Amino acid sequence: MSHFGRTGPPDITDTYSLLILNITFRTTADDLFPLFDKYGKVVDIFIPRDKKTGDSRGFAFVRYKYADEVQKAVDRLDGRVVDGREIAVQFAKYGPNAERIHKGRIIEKFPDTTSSRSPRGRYHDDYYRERDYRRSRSRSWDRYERGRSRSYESFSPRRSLSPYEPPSPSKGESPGRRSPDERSPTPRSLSPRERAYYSRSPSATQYSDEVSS
DNA sequence: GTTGAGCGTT
Repeated sequence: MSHFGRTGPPDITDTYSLLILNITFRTTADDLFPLFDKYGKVVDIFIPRDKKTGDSRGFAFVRYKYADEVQKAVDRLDGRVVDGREIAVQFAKYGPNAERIHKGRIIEKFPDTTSSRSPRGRYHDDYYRERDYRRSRSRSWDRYERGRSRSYESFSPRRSLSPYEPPSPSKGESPGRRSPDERSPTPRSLSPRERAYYSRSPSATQYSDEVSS
C-alpha cells in the first residue's frame, strides 16, 4: 500500500494537491501516508527524488480528494513535527505540468483569453512564465560567490573593471568570426581570462600565479 | 555519511 509515485499521475483533475515542505530527507511517502490519511482521503502521495542517488529532495506532494479534508490537513499537519523535523503543509501553487493551482485545485482553464478580454488573445505566456524555477542544490554557494565578488573590487585588478569596455579586440580577432549573437550592444560574455578571474575555481588562481611568474 | 529554500513523476 505504498505504491504512490511508482506510476504516473492518476487523476489530478478532481483532487487537491498539497505541498509538504521542510520534511526530513529520509521521510518517505509511507511515513506521510498514515499521517495525512488520518485527516482525509489521500488519493496519492509523491515525493520527488534524485534519479541517481534516490534521495528525497525534502518535500512531498499529497493529494486529497476533497477540499475540506485538505484544508483540515493543512491546519492540522502544518507545523507538525515529523521524524524530528517540523514540516510545512501548504496548498500547491503549481502543477506537474506547470499548471496553475488555486487552493490546491488545478486550474488549467483560463478565465478568458480569446473571448472578450483582449482582441489579440495571445497572453498565454503570462501563465507559463513561472517555468523559471531554477533551483540550486545549495544556496550556500551563492553567498560564497557573492562574497568573493566583493573581493576582486578591492583586489586592485590590473585590468579594467568596466564591463562595457572590451579588453582589446584589436586586429588579432577575425571580424568575420564574430558570432551573430553579438547583436546586443551590451556584451555579457567576458573574455575567457576575465571569466577565469571571476571564477571561484582554484585553477584561476594558479593561472594568475603562472602569469606573474 | 553532509544540505534546508522551494513546487511534482509513469
